[in-house]
Order: sequence, then C-alpha cells, then structure tokens
Amino acid sequence: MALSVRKWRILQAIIDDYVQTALPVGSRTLSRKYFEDLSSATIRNEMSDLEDLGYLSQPHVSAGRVPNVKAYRLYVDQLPGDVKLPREDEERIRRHILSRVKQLADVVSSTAEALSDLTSYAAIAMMPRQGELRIASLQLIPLSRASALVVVVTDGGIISDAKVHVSEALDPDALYAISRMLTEKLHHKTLGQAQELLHSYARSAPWDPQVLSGIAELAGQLERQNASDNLRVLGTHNMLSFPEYYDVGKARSVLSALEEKQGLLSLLKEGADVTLSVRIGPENGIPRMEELSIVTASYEVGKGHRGAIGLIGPTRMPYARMLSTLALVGDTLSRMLSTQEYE
Amino acid sequence: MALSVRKWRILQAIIDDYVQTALPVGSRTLSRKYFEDLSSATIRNEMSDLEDLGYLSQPHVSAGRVPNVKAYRLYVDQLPGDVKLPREDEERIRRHILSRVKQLADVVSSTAEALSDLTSYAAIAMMPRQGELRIASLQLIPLSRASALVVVVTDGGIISDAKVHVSEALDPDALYAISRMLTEKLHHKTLGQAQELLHSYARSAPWDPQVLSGIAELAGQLERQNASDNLRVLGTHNMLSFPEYYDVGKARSVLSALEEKQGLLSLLKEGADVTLSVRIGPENGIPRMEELSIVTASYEVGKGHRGAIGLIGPTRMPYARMLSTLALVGDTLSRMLSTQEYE
DNA sequence: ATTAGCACTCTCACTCGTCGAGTGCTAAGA
DNA sequence: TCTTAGCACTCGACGAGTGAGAGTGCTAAT
Repeated sequence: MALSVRKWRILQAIIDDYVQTALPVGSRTLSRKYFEDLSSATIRNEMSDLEDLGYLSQPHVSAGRVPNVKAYRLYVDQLPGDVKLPREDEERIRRHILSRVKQLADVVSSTAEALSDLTSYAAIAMMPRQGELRIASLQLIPLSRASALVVVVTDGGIISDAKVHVSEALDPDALYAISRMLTEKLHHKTLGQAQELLHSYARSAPWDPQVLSGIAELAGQLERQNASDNLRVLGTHNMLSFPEYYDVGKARSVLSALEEKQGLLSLLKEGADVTLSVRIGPENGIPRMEELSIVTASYEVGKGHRGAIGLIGPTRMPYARMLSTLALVGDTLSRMLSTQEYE
Repeated sequence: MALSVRKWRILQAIIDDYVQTALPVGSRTLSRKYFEDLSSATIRNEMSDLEDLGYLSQPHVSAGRVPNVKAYRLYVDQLPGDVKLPREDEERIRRHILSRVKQLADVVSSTAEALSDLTSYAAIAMMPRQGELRIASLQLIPLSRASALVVVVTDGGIISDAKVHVSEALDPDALYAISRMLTEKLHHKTLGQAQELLHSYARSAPWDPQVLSGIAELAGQLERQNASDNLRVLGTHNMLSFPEYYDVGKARSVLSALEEKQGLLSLLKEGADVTLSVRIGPENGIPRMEELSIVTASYEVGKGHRGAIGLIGPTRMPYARMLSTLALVGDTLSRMLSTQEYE
C-alpha cells in the first residue's frame, strides 16, 4: 500500500528532523518548521496513521515520534541513485585520499581514516582476502648471512613478507635464480595452490628445502591468516559525539561491539559483491549492533578481487550524504588500486 | 626530608587502595582494612601531616584523601628495580606476543595490541623513524609491462614499497641488474642520503631516469613521511572502563586528546633512550593529558635503532605491574626484532 | 603519643511538586 | 468529508528540600 503524498512528505520531514536533532519530533514542531499550511492537529492525525502503519513510534506517550527501521528503509529505497555531492566536497574527498602516502599496503586503511575524518562517523574497511589473490611474483632478498626476506607480490599489488632461513651457500645471485624460477612456477596461482606446490617441490627440488618450506609456511599463514586481520575499524571515537551515546554504559557497549570483527567481516564480504549496500539497524544481523546502521561501498583490486569500505553509526544517519560520499570513495579507490597506473 | 616509617606505610596503603577503587580513601577505611592496630584518629593526624607535605589532597572537605603526583612519584622511585611478574603471566605475555603472525611490518603494532588486551589500558607504540634506518637492500619487481614495484628493505627488517613507472624496454633481468647495482651503491646509506644519490644518478646513469626518480621519490616520502605514521595508539576503548571517565564529556576529551599524536611522539622518542620511563600526570608535559600517566619501555630494532612501546591511563595506575609487564614486553620485542634469528 | 567523642561539612540519593511538550479525542467549521 | 481549535490528560525533566552517611578537625582524657 502506497503512502499518500502528504504522509510521505511528513514522514520525510520527520526523518530529516530526527536525523539532525536526535530528538523525538512533535506535531507542533513539524507544523511550524516544515508545514506552515497545516495545523498541528492535522499532522497529529497523519502521524497517528503513520504509527499504525509501522513507520513511527513513540518513546513514551507524551513524547514526539521517532522513525522506525521501516521508515528509514523506505526513505533509502526512494533515494535517487545518482545523488551528487557538492563539487567542493567531491574535490575535498579526492584530495584527501590522494594526498596520502602512496604505499600500496596502506592505501585502504588510510582511505578509511580519511572517510571517518570527513564524515565524523566510524569507518570500516575490508581488504580482499589474501588467500584469494593470485601471485604475481615472488622475490627472495638477502638479509643476513643465513636469512632472507621473502616478498610475495599479488596481482592486487598487495605484498606480504616474512623472514626465512636459508643455507649459507646461497649468494644473492642464487637467490635471484630461485626467485625467478619460483615466480615462473607460481605465477597466477592462488596462495593455497602455491602452498601445495611448494611442499611438493620441497621433496624433489635441488634447492635448499628450508627455503621452500619457509615460503610454503608464509603462503599457508597468509591463506589461513585470521581473516580479521583484513578488517580495519577506524575513528570509533567519533561515536562518542552522538547524543545516543551520552550514556557511558552505552558508549562502552557500542565501542566494544565494534571490536568484535567477525560479524562486521561477513557483512563486508556481502558488501563487496554490490556497488553500494545499506543495512539499517537490525538488518545487519549482528545482535549487539541492532541500533547501528552500516553503509558500504565496494572497490576493486587488481582484476576481480573486491574489497569493501563503509561507515557505521546510529540508525539515525544522513543516508543520502553517506551513500554519495561512499560511492565516490569506492570509485576513487578502485581507480587507485586497479592495475592501471594511478598517477 | 624523609618520611617516618609509619607515614610511608600509610601513604603506600592510600595509594594501593586508591589505585584499586578510584575512591578517596578515608581514615576509618584505612584503619579497618590496613591498620587494625591504629585508630582512625591517629591515622587522621598522619594524613593531615602528609597533606601538609604535599603528598595528599582532598577533593572536598568531607571526603577522604587522594594521592598527589608527588606521592606517586615517591612510590615509583621506591619500587625495586627487578619486580617479577608471576610466572603464569609471563608465560601468557610471551605466548601472546609470539603467537602473532610474524610479518615483520606488523610485529610492533600487534604487540601493542596484545599489551592493551593484557592490561586493559590504552597502548602506544613508536617504530623507529624510517629516515634513520639504513638501507639493507633494494629490489625492483616487475608488475605490469610498464610498471614495477620498488621494495626497500632496511636493516631493521622493515620494508616499504611503492609502484614506479619503468620504460618498457626493461625486462626482469634488467630490473634485477639495476636492483643489484642500486643495492650495492645504497647499502648502509640512510634514506636521506639515498635520495640525494639517486637524484645525482638520475642525471648521469645509463638507466631509465624514470626509475631512479621514482625510487628517489619513495625515499623522499619515507624520509619526510609524517612522523606520526610511526606512532600507533591502540585499545583506547579501554579508557571508558575507568570510573574517572564515566562522564562522557571527559571520555570524549580524553579520547580526542589521544588522537593528537605529536606530543605522544616526542614523549616516546625520549622513552626510546632509556629502558623504562614513567611520566606521572603533568610530568608528561602534554597539556591535555595532565591527568594521564604514561609508562614506556624501549626496544631495539636491528643495530642501534630504538623504538618505544608503552601504556597510558589515569595517574591512578598500578605502576609496579605495568612496569614489569613492559620490561618483559620490551625485552621480548628486542629479541624478535634483533637481527638474530627469532625462532 | 594515642584515642574517644563531638560538632561540623559536604556529597549523594531520594522525594515531591511544577512546568512544558506532546498526545488523543471531540466538536465545530469549511 | 477533511481540517482545525480546544481541552483534558500523561509523562519526563528540572529544581528545591531533606535525611543519611562518610569524613574531617579539634579537644580533652588516657
């Protein structure tokens, strides 16, 4: 059943006002601020209907009304797909992201940091799981007499490194030869495949088996690496500025909920599959985050590996602004991290 | 002027009790819990003296007493240098640190994370500035047809990477040759020196000048890299469990104070020069952190590069436990990050 | 030197009444 | 039939007032 135009406009006004003030909205306020041509009584009747329809509720009988999840959901679904940010904001975001040091490994988390600065919300970011990335190249770099650094470069440009023991007989040139050989063998393999191959080589190959098993161990570590290492949650202190957390008990419980990465991670994984996603309150399915909304955008690393970046805050959230900000950020990120040059 | 034995014991009891409860300590409590052989009146007189001497003060006239900075300072200075942790805790800490994935770049921050988990305080960590590290080796790894990844390995085992453009004429072997050459030239140079050298080579060397200036740019970036990138502050949500921050205004102000890395950084730099350091309240010299104490331990990376890791919390802090925990952590870290094998 | 006793101070928790915002309902007007 | 003015009612926020409890300093007795 569709809402009448007037009900819809009233609902929008309630959402806008509530998002701004965090205070229940009363009929008189509404009449004065948004609908000078309607009396408070009329609005009262409409609000009563909206409450019956499940869009609003009252914290207590003599308070104003507050939008429900159902209301936010309707609001978000009605949002035009192509809201633009003011050009200046857009410029600001681009600059904010691009000004960061361009070390590949940090791009995503520093972007999340920028995002949280810009929006005053908490930001979350997931890098693509390294186990799913494919090896682009593998290098052994001499460190000391009996150790070397293995550097694994994946097609997403993401690198990982670990120290391995090597036999003393191996000089830099020998290490280079091994590197080339391994790169050739392992090119385009996933880390899981690489691990298996390395183990089989270790038995048959002419080289120092210590090296190979060292590398295999690294690949294994990356493969089964606690997935939460790929998740960052930043700017959580921003949560304290929201009036809903002026109570320290609530503040603490929300901050500690944000520490629990498991739920967030599975959400971000789903988020990585679509351009934009909005989870309002209980829709996110994480028990301790029933009162938080999560908005995410996906980005692409290399060819076909997708990560996600997003914002978390109270359900009372300026969805339109968040979505357009995230759309831009996701886009900028994809461009930086694609194999194209990003100068 | 030295304190009488009894005054000193009373002062200790007050500190112990206050550290535990965060509540002003009264004479009656003291008499019941710690000094059954003394009446509250006697203790009252002693406390009055201690207040005159500047060790205690009262929040208001009918409250108990609270230790001053001067009291904590005395307490810390009296601490025996070699307090041992219970063996089980020690074991737990070692395991906690060593169980983390051993990727070199993350060891320090994951240790700080462990530290904050273990103590329920906020942890801070500073890695040695990369500009001060010396180059151990430098590798160019082919990425796509016209780009390569530069990996810089320093003597601390800390690596950094960036993408550079290369002329298409350079195949992997050529890149390797350049890598070896550059490694030879730049070995043991600081990043600043390396940058200058690279710029001069770029004018005279036979190789693709694009590569060299790309690398020089990376070195430059690392050199003048905002030093705050080398500082991590973790576990700040732990601050909310302290009763002194049950007021959200204070909670927010302390969390935002912890965001301001500049002061912390200079403190940690000083902390890196000594094995252990304790800054009680205003001693830390950071205006917005007058009510926070900072305890740090230093660690060594490679040869002679020192970083620091520490804990932050209200002045009311179990200094003895924190110090012995940190001593152990610093020691374990040094061992992991020294050029010795750390298996 | 220690301690019991006492008057005094100050905070905290609780209650109570008032105020204001907001509601639903009813009846009158367009 | 829709809108609106009016009114009685409810509920939370706020401030004042009160009593209990904890703690102190001082004095006088041991």
